[in-house]
Amino acid sequence: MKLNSDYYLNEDVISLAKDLLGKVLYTKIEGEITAGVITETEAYFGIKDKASHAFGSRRTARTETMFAQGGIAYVYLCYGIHNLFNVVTSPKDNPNAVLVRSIEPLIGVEIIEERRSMPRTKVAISAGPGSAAKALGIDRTFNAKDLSGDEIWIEDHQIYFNPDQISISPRVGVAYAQEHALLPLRFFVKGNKYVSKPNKV
DNA sequence: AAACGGATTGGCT
DNA sequence: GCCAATCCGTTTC
Repeated sequence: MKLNSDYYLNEDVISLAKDLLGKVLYTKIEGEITAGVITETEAYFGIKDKASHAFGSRRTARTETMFAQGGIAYVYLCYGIHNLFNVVTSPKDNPNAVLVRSIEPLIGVEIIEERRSMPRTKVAISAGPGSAAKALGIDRTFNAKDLSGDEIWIEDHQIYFNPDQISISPRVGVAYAQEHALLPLRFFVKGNKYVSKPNKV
């Protein structure tokens, strides 16, 4: 069930971003397990991607996580408040990553409701990257954690989608990325409620 | 030691 | 659907 560590070494981050739709993201925090089905992702293709923190091989204390071997978490703070969770992919020194933008709550829904201070009936409980991370209790302490450990991991529950069940659009919030701003690198499950607001197509 | 700016959210109309 | 708060970590001086 848990994804093999080789899974994350695939250098085709775009295929991986699509393939992660339907996979189940788990966290275990102080003995409490919560999980959700990934319903929305974005691909960031490393040093040539103007929207990536690793653009131009930019190595800083923060971006170093992305240069590590695939199969760990990259969690960073956005707008001073939101923790955004990414899956680091590809071999060492190829800083590709997949941003998990939305999940559908699956396990430990009561705990998720408590973390988000809202009932499961509101889709905002786990739609959008900041909300999805918060729903699973992911904060910066998860940065660089191994996805094959027992604190955060991803499982295959045999939920698969055909190409016609996946919608594709430009990435959200990367207008500054010039010619890369409009690339079709955002993927989400067609018709699923748990998808972030912007450009819902 | 200080300025910068953002891979957003949610509240309000 | 639109708009504006937020705010601290990151980077640079």
